[in-house]
Amino acid sequence: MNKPVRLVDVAMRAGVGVGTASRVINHHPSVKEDKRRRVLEAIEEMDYQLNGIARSLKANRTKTIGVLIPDIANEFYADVVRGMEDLASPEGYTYILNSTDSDTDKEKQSISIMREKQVDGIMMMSHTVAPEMLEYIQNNNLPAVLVASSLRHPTIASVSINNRAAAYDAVAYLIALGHTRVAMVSGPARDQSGGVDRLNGYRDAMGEHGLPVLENYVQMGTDYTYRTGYEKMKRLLMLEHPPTGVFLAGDYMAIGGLKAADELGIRVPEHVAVVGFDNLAVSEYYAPSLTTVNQPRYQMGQEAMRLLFCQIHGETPKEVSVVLPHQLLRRQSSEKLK
Amino acid sequence: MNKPVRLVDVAMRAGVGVGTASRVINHHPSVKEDKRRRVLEAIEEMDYQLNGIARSLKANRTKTIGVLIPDIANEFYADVVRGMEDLASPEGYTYILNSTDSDTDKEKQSISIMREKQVDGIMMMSHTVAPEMLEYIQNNNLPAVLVASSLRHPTIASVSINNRAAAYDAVAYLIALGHTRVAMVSGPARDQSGGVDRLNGYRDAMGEHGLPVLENYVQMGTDYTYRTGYEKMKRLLMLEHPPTGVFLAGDYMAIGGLKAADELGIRVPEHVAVVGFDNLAVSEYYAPSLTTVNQPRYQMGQEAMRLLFCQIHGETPKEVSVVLPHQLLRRQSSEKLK
DNA sequence: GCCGAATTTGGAATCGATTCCAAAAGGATG
DNA sequence: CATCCTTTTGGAATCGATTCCAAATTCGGC
Repeated sequence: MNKPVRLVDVAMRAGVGVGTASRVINHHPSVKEDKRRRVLEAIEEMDYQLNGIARSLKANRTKTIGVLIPDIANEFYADVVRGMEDLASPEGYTYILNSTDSDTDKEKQSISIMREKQVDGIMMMSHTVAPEMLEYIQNNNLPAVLVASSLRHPTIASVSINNRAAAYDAVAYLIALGHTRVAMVSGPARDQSGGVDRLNGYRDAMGEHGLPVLENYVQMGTDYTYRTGYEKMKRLLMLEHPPTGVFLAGDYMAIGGLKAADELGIRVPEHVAVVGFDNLAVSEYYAPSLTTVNQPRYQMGQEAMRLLFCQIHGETPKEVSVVLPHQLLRRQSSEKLK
Repeated sequence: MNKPVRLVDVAMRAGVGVGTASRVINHHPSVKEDKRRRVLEAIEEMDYQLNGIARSLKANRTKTIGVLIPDIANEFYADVVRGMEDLASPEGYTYILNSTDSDTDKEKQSISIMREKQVDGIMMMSHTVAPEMLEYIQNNNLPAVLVASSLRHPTIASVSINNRAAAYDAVAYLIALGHTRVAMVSGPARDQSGGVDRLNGYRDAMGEHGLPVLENYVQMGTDYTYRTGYEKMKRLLMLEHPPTGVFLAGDYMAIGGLKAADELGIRVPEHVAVVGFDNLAVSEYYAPSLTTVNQPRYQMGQEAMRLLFCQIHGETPKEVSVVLPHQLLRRQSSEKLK
C-alpha cells in the first residue's frame, strides 16, 4: 500500500512551490505557461488525485447535498431524485441519500449525520415534516428545500403541485362523465405530502356539484401501497351500494384497486371508473391503462435543486414556494359511461 | 452568521485541553468522570457539532460508500440500494449515489469524483462493466463489489444470482406446462448484468427438451423497458405461427408484453403464457398477475454491503463471489394449458 | 539600462479533529 | 513519606489543499 501522492509532491517534482501547483489545478490565471505545463505533466506522471476532503476542510464547503426521502424504492421519489441529480451532477455536486420512512426520529438522525458531514444543503421529502425540523433548519440557517410537500413556510423554500386543485380536477372529471356515486381512497389522515389536500379537493368537487360525500365512500389508507389500495377498493366494491367512480390518491393504490376489481369480476371502466394520482410509468401499461393526474416529478427535482443552488450561492430566489402545473391524463380506466 | 463552535472552544469552556475533549467524544476510557461531565456539559451548552470533514482528513476514512447504479428510478436497483442502506446506516455509513445509465464515460467520471471525495468503498452496478474499470479498481486497491453482475473476476467481489439456471427454470416450466412453441424477449446483446446468461438458459432448456430455437422466436431488446417488451411482444404475437409461451428477460418488459397481448385481444394465459424475470412489486398486482423469477434484490444489497465491509475492515471474506438463490413464482399469467 | 508598476511566485499560516509524547497527578507499597 | 508504577492530562504535530503576504520577477516606457 503506497502512500498517496500529495500536491506538495507534485509541486516538488515540477520544481515549483505548492502555491503555484494549487493555482494550476484551480485554473487561477496568474501562472506562467511553462510552469503550468510542468505541473500538469507532474500530475500526469505521478497520477495525482486531489483530496477533496482536505479541500473541503479549507474551503468550508463540500459540494454535497443531503437528501432525505421516505423510501428510495418508491418510484415517485426516485424520479424526483433523478431530476435533482441530473441538475446537480454537471455542477460537480453529489448527494447523500437517506431513506427515513417518514419517521421523525430517523429524519433527525439523518440530518444530524448530514450536518456532521458538512453538506452544503438539504432536500427534505417526507410525509410528515416535524415542526422541530423546520425550526432546526431555520436556526442553523441551513440551505434547504421542502419537496413534494404541501407545507408552506414563510422562509423555507418548497416545491410542489397544487394537490387540492389536481384532486378537484380528477373528481370533477368523473362527475362530468356522469358519475354521481363517486368514492375516494385517500392517504393517511395527517399526510403533509399532499394527501390532505387531495381529500379536500375531492370534497370541493363533490360539494360544488351538489353531490353528497357519504361516510363510507371515503376510505382512509394508512399508506399509499398497492395492498392498501387493493383492500380499500374491495371494501368499496362490496358495499351494498357501491360507487361507480373511484378516485385513489396514488397510483400504487389505484393499481391495487384495479386488481381488486379484476378479482371481483367487476369490469373497469364499464362497471366502475378508476382515477389515480401521480402517473407512474406502469399506469400507462396496465390493462386497462390508468387515468391519473400527472405530477411532474422529474421537474420538481430540478426546480428544487435550482432553488437550493440559489440559497447556497447566497442569491435570493424569485419565490419561496414554487407550484408546478399538474395534468389530468385520460386513459382507459375511466372511459365515458354509455 | 456566527462562527461554528470548534472542539477547542468546547475544551476551553470546560477548562480542559483539546486532547481531553477529543477523548471524551470518542469514548476513550482514560478520562476522569468529572472532566468528562464538564466536557459534555460544554458541548450541550454551546450546541457543539463535530466537523466530520476534519475528522475524515485526519483519520483518512470518510464512512462513505460510493454507489454506481444505472438508474435510481429503476425499481430493481432502488431495492438493492435500500438493502445496502439498511445495513450501512446502523454502522454510521452513508452513501453517495450516481446514476450512470450504464455509460462507461459517466461511470469513469463518477468513480473519479468518488475517489476525490475519498469514499471508503465502491458498489458497482452496470449493464456493461468496462474492463478498465476493473483494472482501475484493482490497481488502486479500492474496496469494491460488483452487484447483480454476471462478471466473474478472480479478486473483485461480486454478488448475483445464477441467471442461467434461473432462466432455465422459467423456460423448463413453460415446457412442462405443455408448450412447445416457446419464444423469448431478451435484453441487449452483450448485457453483463445477466442478460446473456438468461438467453443461454433459454437455449439450454429448449435444447435439452429437444425443442428448436426458431430464428424469429428470439427477440433482442435494446433495453429492459416496458416499451421494448411491448414492441417485441407485438412482433412475436403477429407472427404467422405465434408462440404459445413467451419468456421475457425482465418484468418491465413482461408487463409491456402483457399490455401488447391485451391490445391485440390475445388472452393470457389462455392463448399465450407469459413468464417474466425479477419479481417487481407490480407483477403481483397486474391483472393477470405475472409468473416470474424472483431475484432477492434487497438481500443482494445487504450481502454486497457485508462483503464490502469485510474489505474495508481488512478481513478476508469467505468467498469472492456470492450467488444467492432465485425462485420461480407461479402466477396467473402462465396457468396450465387445458 | 533604469525605475516603477504589474505580474508571478514561494512558503507560512490556516481549516478542525486526532494522536502521540512527555509531563503531571494519583495510588500502592514498604 | 519516599519510591515506583499506573492513570490522566495538555499541547504540539499532523492530515492535505488553499490563500494571503511579501518577495521576486517581468515588463513597458523613457
